[in-house]
Amino acid sequence: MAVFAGQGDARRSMRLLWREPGGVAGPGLSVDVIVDAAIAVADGDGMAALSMRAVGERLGRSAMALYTYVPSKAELVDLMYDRVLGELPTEYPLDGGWRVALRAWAEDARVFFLAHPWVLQVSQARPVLGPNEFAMLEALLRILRGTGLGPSVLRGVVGAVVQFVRGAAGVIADARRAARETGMTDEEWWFSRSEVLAEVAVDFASRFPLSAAIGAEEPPSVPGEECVPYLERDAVRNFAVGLDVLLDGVEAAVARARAGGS
Amino acid sequence: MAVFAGQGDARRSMRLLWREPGGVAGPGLSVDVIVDAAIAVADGDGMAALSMRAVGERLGRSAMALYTYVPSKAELVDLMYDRVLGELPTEYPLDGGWRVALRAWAEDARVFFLAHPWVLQVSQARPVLGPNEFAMLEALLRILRGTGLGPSVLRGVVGAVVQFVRGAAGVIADARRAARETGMTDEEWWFSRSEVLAEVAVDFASRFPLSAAIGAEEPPSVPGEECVPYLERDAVRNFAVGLDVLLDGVEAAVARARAGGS
DNA sequence: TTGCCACTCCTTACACCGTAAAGTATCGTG
DNA sequence: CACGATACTTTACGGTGTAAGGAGTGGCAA
Repeated sequence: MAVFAGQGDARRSMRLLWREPGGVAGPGLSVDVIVDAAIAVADGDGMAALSMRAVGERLGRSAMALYTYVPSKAELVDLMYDRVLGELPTEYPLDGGWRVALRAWAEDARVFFLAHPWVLQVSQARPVLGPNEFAMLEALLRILRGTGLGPSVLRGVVGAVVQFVRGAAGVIADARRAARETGMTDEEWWFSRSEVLAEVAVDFASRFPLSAAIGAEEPPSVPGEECVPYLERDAVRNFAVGLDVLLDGVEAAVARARAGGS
Repeated sequence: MAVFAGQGDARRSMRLLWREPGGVAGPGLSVDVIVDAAIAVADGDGMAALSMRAVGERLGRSAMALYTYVPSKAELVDLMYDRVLGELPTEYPLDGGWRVALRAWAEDARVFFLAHPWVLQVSQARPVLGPNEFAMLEALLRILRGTGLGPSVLRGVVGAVVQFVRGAAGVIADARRAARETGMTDEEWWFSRSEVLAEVAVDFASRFPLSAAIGAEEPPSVPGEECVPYLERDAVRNFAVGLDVLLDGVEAAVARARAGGS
């Protein structure tokens, strides 16, 4: 049986991921409190502010103290990722059909990603393979189980929904981060930029007529959303519309699967 | 007319973005050669390796020499982003209908993102607002112009397609980056991880039955793709399937728009 | 010719990062 | 009481973006 480079590290990190949480809470550090502190740092100040020194400081220790419990920053991020994924609901009633449940999942996931935007910056390939990542996949598969979709289409659908939700949430998360880092609201930013744009690109409307038209087209505002920042409001609307489109596509695939074979 | 913080910087960077390319090619540096060198660094060694020192070194200058031409690293990345977006095709014949054209666009975009994976790490919110970014949007809008979709749905569709392609390409790009950085092929990685997983999570199949089933289900291989790495092959298949599902959804929206109003 | 200024580009420096290496204090056990 | 393990610290190295200031060069007015 071949042994590959890094397998020893793989075993250590997988053990950390699948370890029973809790244990005796003593005066010293533990993996749990370190992961919690790291999540608090990332939630509060963003992934860019997540440093070993910052986590250590929050715990009243030096940065190097963490290395007694966690092999490296990369493994710490993996642990943070899987731990926080545990906040996602996993049970969705299918009384209203898969479409209602899938929409609810997407909405929950969007809210979750916005509560922990740093999660979107954790690499997708070479997944962490922790228990809560599988719990999330399992929830999606339970929702789609009754549709009769074959494994191949099922994978494609799950991937498309996850990509879409991650991407749409990422836009909103980026907008919020930008607002915080620049101290400039979306409105201020957009206003000043479009003023400069009109000045710098004088032939804009003729070079990009369709973009200019769709940019100018202001959709009627929905009651209650006036207070949401400009770009974020647009992004939330786009999320709802795009999700509907995507679900229509899933519905077509389901109908096809029920009519014929896979 | 209110003046917001950073507007002066905004004017400078917009001027850089929309400036006519070229100019006299002298012995000294220029914005163009700096942006080209930076793109070469990012293409070759990834976004993480893009440092002002690395770009300067490639040009035989110090890092600080770049600051004569470019205000900061952030602006440089914006310039790289818009410059490289110019590689995307913008004309898609509509002879075969919008669906064929949109599929072609998605395929081109996927290839483009894989050629320049660092583009996926450029923030989406607060867009760069450069000419080539608008050219890309314009190309998408031209493809979808004849569908009769209203502006709101149009925005949602464009967003959903872009998010999907970015997300799917991102998974593949991450997989390649991981393979390069760890020196471990996808097969090696997956084999060793799943071995450890079976050992660490003994009740895996009973805790996550659907995930276990879909993981075990091996789809029939398509001729010619045997040489593609494991995870990447899966990702490409998922891309094709997911794109079809998404396009089915767009088709439903188009049919609805043609039948009734909005 | 001389003096000056603008333009390029350089060196130095600072505060931050992840983490390797080595030192110290405390404690359970032989 | 000695010893080794454990928990934690300090120090250090090579990396980052970029502010500050200096050096060399060329054009131009006096």
